[in-house]
Amino acid sequence: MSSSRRITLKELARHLGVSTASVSNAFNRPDQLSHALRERILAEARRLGYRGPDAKARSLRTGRSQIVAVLLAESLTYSLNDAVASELLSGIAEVLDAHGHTLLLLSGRQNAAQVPGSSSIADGFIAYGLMPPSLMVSADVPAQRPLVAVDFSPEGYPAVHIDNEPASYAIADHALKSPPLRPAIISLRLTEQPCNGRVTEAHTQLPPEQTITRSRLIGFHRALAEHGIDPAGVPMWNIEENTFEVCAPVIEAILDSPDDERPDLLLCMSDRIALTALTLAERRGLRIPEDLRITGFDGIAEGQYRAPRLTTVRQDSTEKGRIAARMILGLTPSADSLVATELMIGESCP
Amino acid sequence: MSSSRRITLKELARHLGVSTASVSNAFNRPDQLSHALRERILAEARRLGYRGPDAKARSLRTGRSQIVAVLLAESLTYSLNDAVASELLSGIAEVLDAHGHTLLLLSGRQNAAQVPGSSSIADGFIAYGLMPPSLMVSADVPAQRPLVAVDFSPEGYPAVHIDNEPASYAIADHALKSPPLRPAIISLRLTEQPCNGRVTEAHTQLPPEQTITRSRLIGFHRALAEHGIDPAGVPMWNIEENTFEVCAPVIEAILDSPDDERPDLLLCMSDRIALTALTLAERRGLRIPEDLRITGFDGIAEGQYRAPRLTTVRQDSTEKGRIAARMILGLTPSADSLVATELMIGESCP
DNA sequence: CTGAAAGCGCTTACAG
DNA sequence: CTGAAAGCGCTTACAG
Repeated sequence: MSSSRRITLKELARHLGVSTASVSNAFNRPDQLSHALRERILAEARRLGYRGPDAKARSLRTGRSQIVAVLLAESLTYSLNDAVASELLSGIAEVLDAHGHTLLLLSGRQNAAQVPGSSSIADGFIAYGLMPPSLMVSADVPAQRPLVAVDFSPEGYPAVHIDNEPASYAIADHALKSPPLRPAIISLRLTEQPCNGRVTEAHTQLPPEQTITRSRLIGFHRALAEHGIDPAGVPMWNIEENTFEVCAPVIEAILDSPDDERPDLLLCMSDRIALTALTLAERRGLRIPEDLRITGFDGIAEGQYRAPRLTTVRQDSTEKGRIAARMILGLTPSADSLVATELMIGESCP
Repeated sequence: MSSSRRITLKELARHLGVSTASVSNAFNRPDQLSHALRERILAEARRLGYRGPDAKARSLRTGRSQIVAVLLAESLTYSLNDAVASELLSGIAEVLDAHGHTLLLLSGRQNAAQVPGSSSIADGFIAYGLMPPSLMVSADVPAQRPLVAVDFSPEGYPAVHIDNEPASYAIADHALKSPPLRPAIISLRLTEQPCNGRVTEAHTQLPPEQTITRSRLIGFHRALAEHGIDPAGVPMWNIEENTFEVCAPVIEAILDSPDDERPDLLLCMSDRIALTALTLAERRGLRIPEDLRITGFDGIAEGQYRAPRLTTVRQDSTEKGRIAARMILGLTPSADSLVATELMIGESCP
């Protein structure tokens, strides 16, 4: 009735002359009270504009919020605009939604403005991307809460992965069946020091435990060696952020090489990198695949809904998200999980 | 110390022989206690593994959760994979993150499994897309909570919009400067009855209050009329979901027309539709723009990072998100807001 | 089937 | 600068 404040369960109970327990049960456990009483309560609630028990109070009382937090290593802005992260989130959301849970988005690099984390509200956590180990232990993830990692393996937690090394081997092996004159690799955040450009001996590469792209490199190198090409002689460029804006200048520089020095095969560690190369090569009038063959990694829609289609490794990020979400909800036993990938051959590298 | 349960503020206070108020202040209001006591409290907290006040309890006590919910008309799966919705979310996230708030994702079509909404946990709501009015009033949005709408205008709430009609007029006007032989329109969810295909007189079109695409159609028609083309004679196809999968068959059917019946100008109501047309036309060997000119609407990155670039209207969805978020946080007075658009001329319709 | 009572873990005037 | 106490709005054994 009061238009200024929300009515509470207690007030509603008083109005009706019943106990708060009955009102609570009317909303939460229909079997705990007579049908008639329940109808009376619900009708009065409607009349007074009571929308049901307050979620804040309930979550305190029960200890459960029906909220699962996704902790993203990258900024929310990047993650939401990245096709792979979006797919993952969509797989997570699909499962949560079907089970009455909702999704809270948290940035790993928590802003300083953040008051003592609202993250302790979540029932469980899904962490995505490579997290600095320090963050994992920090205030972001309360102890005693379930956590599932995706694409990295923090000590003591279950992780969802793909087979990066064999998948990379497979696509490189495919590409190398037509021997290239000048193969090259474009890697993603592989060096200890940030590097947008050519990787030299001065750079230290991150170990496989710290980045999935190192495993991809190992797969590429294995295929190269098997095809009689010395991996040490294959030039590599690195990119720090998987966006067109960051990729473009590095790739322009590569394509600027004279015709007899320009790579004729680019093994890229992501579709974003490969698609940027494709676009920029097309703008220069290079013929794909005659002048330049390009492979990606991820299998995002954008690479398939175009001509020429991208040759790539499809990873089912949506499924990774579903698996992680099922573990967090306890629908599946929590254990390390490996999701299969699939080689997809498009016209960019037939 | 106990490894089985999280320690509470009260227990920590007892350990230290201080009041709970001092512990609370140590975390929340450093100026309310001496530096020495604060340090002692924080040190002991660290030692005992206390990560700071529990968010559930704090939100109940203070009435604020630092959580803002985004209520999406479409499914979470669709929204997360749609470039326009993702941009909006990213603008929202950017502002929330900078102000210590987090983002809760809610699907408008709340799943039936949902226990009495966890939505009442949010401090405020941003609703995106066209919501059935019934949903707006329903349990999803508790009364007395701030709400900002984006791309639709529920009675009594501030809304963030773009100038759909003039923007559509502008792009059609540009396209019509080279007179087409057979212009056509592909609209997005414009009919009362779901329709993936040709729109006929049997279909009822939604009114402009109920869909932004009706305003886009009005803009197209105004331009057509001004260029001496009777809008009634321009064929229109409609698409229900803005995805490649749903667009493709409709567009295939259009492109299947004999050469002298196939449209030579497609005015599309979204970039997704236009890009699907572009891809499918290219696959058939049609020359763009010589055989077919195509325009989009939205200005998503995918349309610009390709060759030919898409001629389109750029709407700054990120900025729409930022504005809505600022209103919800009270950083900006809540009032209707109109975000400017920009005509972008690419090679798909020079 | 129904109700009285305790307590989830905090924050915040308020008094000292 | 510090502490005792009330209460945010619920749910849940438990007793009747």
